[in-house]
Amino acid sequence: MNYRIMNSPVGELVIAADSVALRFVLFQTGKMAAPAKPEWEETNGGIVKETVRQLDAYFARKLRDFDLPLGPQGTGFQERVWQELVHIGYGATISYGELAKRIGNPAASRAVGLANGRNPIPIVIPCHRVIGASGQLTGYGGGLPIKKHLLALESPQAEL
Amino acid sequence: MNYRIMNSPVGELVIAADSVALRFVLFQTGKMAAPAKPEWEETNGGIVKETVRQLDAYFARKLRDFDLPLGPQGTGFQERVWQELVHIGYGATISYGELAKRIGNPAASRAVGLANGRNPIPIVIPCHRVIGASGQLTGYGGGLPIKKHLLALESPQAEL
DNA sequence: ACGGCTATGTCCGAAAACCGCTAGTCAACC
DNA sequence: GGTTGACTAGCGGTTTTCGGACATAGCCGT
Repeated sequence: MNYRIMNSPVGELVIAADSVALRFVLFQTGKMAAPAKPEWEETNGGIVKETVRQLDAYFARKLRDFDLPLGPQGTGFQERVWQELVHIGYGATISYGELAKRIGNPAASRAVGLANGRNPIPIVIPCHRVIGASGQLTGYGGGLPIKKHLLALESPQAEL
Repeated sequence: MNYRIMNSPVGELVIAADSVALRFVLFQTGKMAAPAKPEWEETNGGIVKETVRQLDAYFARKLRDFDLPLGPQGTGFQERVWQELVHIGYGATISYGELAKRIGNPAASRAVGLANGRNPIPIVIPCHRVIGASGQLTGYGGGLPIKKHLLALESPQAEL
């Protein structure tokens, strides 16, 4: 597993990948904050490098859709949820219940919230585009301010 | 991980090792029966080959002490137990309580039984040489008949 | 002798708690 | 009478916790 630390408008990010796919994007703030694991090796090539490039472009509003090999690992349910997240378009938002419907388990909205919170590749897998049915931003691993910032970034007319 | 299936007086055995050490000896009978895992590769060289050679000699009563790199993997407690097992001499038997004493935890005789039962390398790591304090053969992963057979094999005057 | 108690480490199953939810109810307001 | 807000009871997957079961043995009382 290789990784690199990058700076971004939402704070430092740790980008980690192996030779097959992108595996983690880690915030250094909020309750999900996690450092790179000691056994990982620092790198500046391959998938990590490409991810950093696309993230920079994304934050500069020059890129709307990521094109990267994604390899998140979780339970069957979680992977189904994450898979579905990828299909939410740039700037769009849906509710947890709506997402639950889309994966064919309409009653699992709460479980969707959980799975959402364990997304190992935030930003690239856009878990920030899922909000409460009432339109409220209910939670985010890196902290609500970051969720708000990302949604503003994707909103055409909003200032940063 | 490489493996090979061999025949023996106690039934088929699966011998598995990697480039570092012997990892498993699996019975095909009894409640611990387990097949080789699909991802393992069949081989007839290296540590596996040498193990088969020594086991054949052991069953022919031509070898009393194995000389192989052993790499059993378990919890700290379990590995301490298995380590101690190796020091029980050919043909000797001790009780679970005695073994517990030897690893410095005299009250853990029962836990020793458990750890004993999870020995991934039976025969080579001689868990069959541990018996009840009253002299009874109380249990064995491959089935009690095999335990009995092994002890008879190691007994100088016994028939097979 | 025999039966009941206890201590010991690990695994496994069941049960409960935890939540980044939501639809429904009810009361308090303009 | 809508509209809003607080409160409630269900919902479902994961994680955590807890209680047994065991390849035992010694101690203590009958």
